[in-house]
Amino acid sequence: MTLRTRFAPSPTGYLHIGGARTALYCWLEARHRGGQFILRVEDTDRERSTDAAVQAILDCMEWLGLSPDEGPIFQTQRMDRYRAVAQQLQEAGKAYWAYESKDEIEAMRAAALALGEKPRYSGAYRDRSEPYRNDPNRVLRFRNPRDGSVVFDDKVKGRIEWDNAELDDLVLIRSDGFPTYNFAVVVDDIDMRITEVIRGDDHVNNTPRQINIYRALGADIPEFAHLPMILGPDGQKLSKRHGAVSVMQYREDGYLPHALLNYVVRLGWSHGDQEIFSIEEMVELFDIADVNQSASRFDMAKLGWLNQQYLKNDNPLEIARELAWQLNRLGIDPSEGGPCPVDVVIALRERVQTLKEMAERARIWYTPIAEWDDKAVAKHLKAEGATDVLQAAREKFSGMAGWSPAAIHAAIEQLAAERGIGMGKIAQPLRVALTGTQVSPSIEHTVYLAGRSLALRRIDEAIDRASR
RNA sequence: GUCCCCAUCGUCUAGAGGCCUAGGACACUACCCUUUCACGGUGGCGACCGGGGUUCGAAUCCCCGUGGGGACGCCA
Repeated sequence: MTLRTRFAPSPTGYLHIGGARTALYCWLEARHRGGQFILRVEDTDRERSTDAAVQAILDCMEWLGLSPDEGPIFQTQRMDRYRAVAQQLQEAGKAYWAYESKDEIEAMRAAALALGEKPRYSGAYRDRSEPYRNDPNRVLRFRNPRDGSVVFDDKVKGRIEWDNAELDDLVLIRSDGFPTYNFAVVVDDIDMRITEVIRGDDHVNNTPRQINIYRALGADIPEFAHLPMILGPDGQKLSKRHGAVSVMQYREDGYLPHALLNYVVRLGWSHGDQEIFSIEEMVELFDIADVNQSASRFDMAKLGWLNQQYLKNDNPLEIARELAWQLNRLGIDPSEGGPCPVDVVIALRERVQTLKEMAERARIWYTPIAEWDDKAVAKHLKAEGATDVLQAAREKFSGMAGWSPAAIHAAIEQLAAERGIGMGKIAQPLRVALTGTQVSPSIEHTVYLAGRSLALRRIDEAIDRASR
């Protein structure tokens, strides 16, 4: 039997970081064992599901490179199937119709809580065997076993045992005719021949209920692997107040998909001391059985470090494409002039952690200097002999044969030698002249990226500014 | 409240009874490199939640406590 995993998000919001890790683990487990990965959209909650959310999830999956072998399959297109299975269960006496109103159920919950008990459905209709009535309150409930217990060996949590006495008769079909999550999941996982259910550990207590439904249906029970939660930096559930939670937000903030995947794969899983994993290595080394049992916290600083590792080591041509996307967001079109994005990547990749920062710092080569750092001007432009040096550098640059970082570096070195001064005495005034600040890439790249004519013009302007 | 799960540096983690004076990474920090900012290099700081067992020996196994998380819907 081939291994089949599935990722089953509900389109009630964006794909968040925890969902991305679940999807990755499902994908890796399938890849690692030569199985299949299925994407299923759990959209039975018509109130909250939206088409925009479906699209957002699909976009995220694609951006992350987690393409499914099958799907997306939509639950709302399988309604007939759920109703048929429900009927089968009802006819076999494994489910029954109940007619309490929502208010009555709510009152039962409140009463149980007041007594300090776990709120559970009373089972009032369980043994009445009343004929079906077309009552607007009617729901189909599962006849959960009352004795014994459910035991399963979770691939990450180990053996979990659940007393049936803790469970009640859950709703299978709601009064609006739609299946509930616990029911639809089981029917789908059976029909889609899922062999390994990998999901967040907020689902562990649904598992015994679901296993009982599998049994009632006489179906094979898949293996389960419940992943520990990813919490915010403060140890609380990840939420909007922790900043970026949507996967797409990370793209906008300038992170590479591979970096995000690498960060998230290490949250709850490791392979010795290794920190950096290519996708191929992840596939080769990942094993769901090696996943941790405890929750972890999200740490932006480490994500930033990882992102820079990929910025530094991945092919600059590929990174340049993402940079162009970021530049566009700033209203800059690199095809209309200014330096080639690949050159920008090479000059800046060791100095920033995100593509967003890179684009912001690259601005100075595409648009006029918007702001001058007064301290920098005072310290380097108005310094003794600075304009003189700038003038000399200008002459070197305008007289040079080629225009490359190496040639520019050689010219500056030569100037330093001629004047018997340190590189800093030339580099700093130049840096301020070209960027308006004293922070930029190496001086030869800073000059090179400007291009000859812009470099000469800015030196002229700076000399003018220094005398003011 | 009831049930379930979890517990190693601030954070992510290594650790399957002796290899542990507890290893790595991020962060922090000192120095080196250096034309700025960075990158990089070499060091430093820093943890087995508490208490009982079991054992010649426990971070590792068991129990209790404490702390944290999750679930208890006609949401998923």
